[in-house]
Amino acid sequence: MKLQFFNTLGRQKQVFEAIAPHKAGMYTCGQTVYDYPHIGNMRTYLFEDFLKRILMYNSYEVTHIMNITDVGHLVSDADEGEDKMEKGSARTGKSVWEIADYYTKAFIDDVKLLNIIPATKYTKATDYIKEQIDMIKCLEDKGFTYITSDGVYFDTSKLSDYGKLAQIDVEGLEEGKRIEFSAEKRNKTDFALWKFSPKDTKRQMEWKSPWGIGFPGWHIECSAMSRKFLGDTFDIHCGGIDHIPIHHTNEIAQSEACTGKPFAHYWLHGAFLEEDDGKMSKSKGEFLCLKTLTDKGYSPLDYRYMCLGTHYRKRLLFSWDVLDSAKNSFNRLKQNIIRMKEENAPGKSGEQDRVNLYKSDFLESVNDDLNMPQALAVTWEVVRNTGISDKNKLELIYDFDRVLGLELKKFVDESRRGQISWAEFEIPDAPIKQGIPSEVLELINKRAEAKAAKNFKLADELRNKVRELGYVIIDKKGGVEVKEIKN
RNA sequence: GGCGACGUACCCAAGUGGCUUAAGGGAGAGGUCUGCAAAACCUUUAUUCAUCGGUUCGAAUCCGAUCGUCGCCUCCA
Repeated sequence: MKLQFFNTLGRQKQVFEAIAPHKAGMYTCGQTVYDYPHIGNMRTYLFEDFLKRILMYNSYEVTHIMNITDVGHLVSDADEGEDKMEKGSARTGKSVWEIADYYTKAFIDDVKLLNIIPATKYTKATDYIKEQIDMIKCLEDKGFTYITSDGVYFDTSKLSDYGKLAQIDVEGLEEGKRIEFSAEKRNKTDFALWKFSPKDTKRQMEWKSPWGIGFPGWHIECSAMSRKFLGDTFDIHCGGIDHIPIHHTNEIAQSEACTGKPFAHYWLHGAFLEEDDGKMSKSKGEFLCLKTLTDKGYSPLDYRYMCLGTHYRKRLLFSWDVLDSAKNSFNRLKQNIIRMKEENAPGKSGEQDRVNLYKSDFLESVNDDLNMPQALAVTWEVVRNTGISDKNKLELIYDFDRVLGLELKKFVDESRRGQISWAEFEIPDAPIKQGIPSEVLELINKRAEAKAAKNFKLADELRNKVRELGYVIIDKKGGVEVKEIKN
């Protein structure tokens, strides 16, 4: 099946056609680094990772740019409220720059833990102030801006198709419903491109510009940085669903007004992770971080697996039950892989048709707008299918894992190590290199006799002796398995 | 007030007109194996898709109404 995505622009599934053959340019809205990312944030980055891996699985070379918003923006257009960066600074006593560095690092740590392929480049907003100013100049030259007492604004009435992404009914918007109305704005949808620093206070982050000292508006960084690294028009732009009406709508307005060309061809948006009381949000104070999960004994990949279980365009209600369910299922998948690796029955002839069928089932699932739950179901069908050999199963599963990203090829078998508690030693992965020494073999046989005679005390003693000699005995159905302990 | 999304078994969840009298996973139950624990494996779990009505030869899938849940219209994934 051809690769297709649900495009927010037009609200329908479309076959993906890249601008350049076999290449895909992708821009994803990243983190505002004033606090730790919560697992809801990470859900979106996981969805984008699935997308990127699917592109790669389809042999696209992906250039992925993700912004790091390290500049604070005011809470509202009316120049009131607090700047999140400055607020974080006041809270911790660190400078805004230190805050940004610290939380950027925290974000990158989570990315790694979740086995998310890093972006080709992470672009920090403060590194590209010049590009942002240049773009505002471009808009000014073309007559899309006006200046008020507190900044430079974009006049949305100059753009005939403003709001096409969100299908906004401008008339129906009720500005001032939730925030103060800014009297100087010409249209309710107008937004700031550049904000002036308050006259009486000095901001930690501020820059000179043709319009006065200040800082960039909320949306210009994405337009400027995506243009610098991906060009005027690029393939895919992603973000959270909340960005559709404001942030992405305004990005499109700025970029298309400036370049006169279409901005991004495909817009994909991830739905929220929610809690019982609705959307997970930092402003509520308490929120779940990846560390909250790992502190409770879950692995980051348990969470990744959990996110694979629900389609990215559907909201997901977080609960510990759901995470437990994911963890159990993921463990079982790994146990199955261990078993397959151990038994590793060779492939039989005539299996290839079935193998190819599964492969195309998987491809069809992921290519159909990232149907990861379906892809996971195909993976399980492979695991359960008795018609193909372990060798072929493993090959298939490892291939699928290029998209799933669960590290199925190299995970450490933590679960089993913990479970065979009476053994008190690690079960080595490697098979025995040279034959088992006759001495050990003899003890193993004696133990088997003891077991048969139900003399378990003696059996356990013999097992310990074998252990001292460097071998592990594992009871299996129909006999024992012996492994060499690595030193 | 405007815009948008969703409601499938005990839980999560795919399916969006006939291939499906509904995938897959978790949990539960029963079983296999076992000296014991765990794991693993097997079997089992919705005549039904929020409710009601309509369209159709045929609907979980389309239309309408009702009920319920949620998001956006401030920054936010």
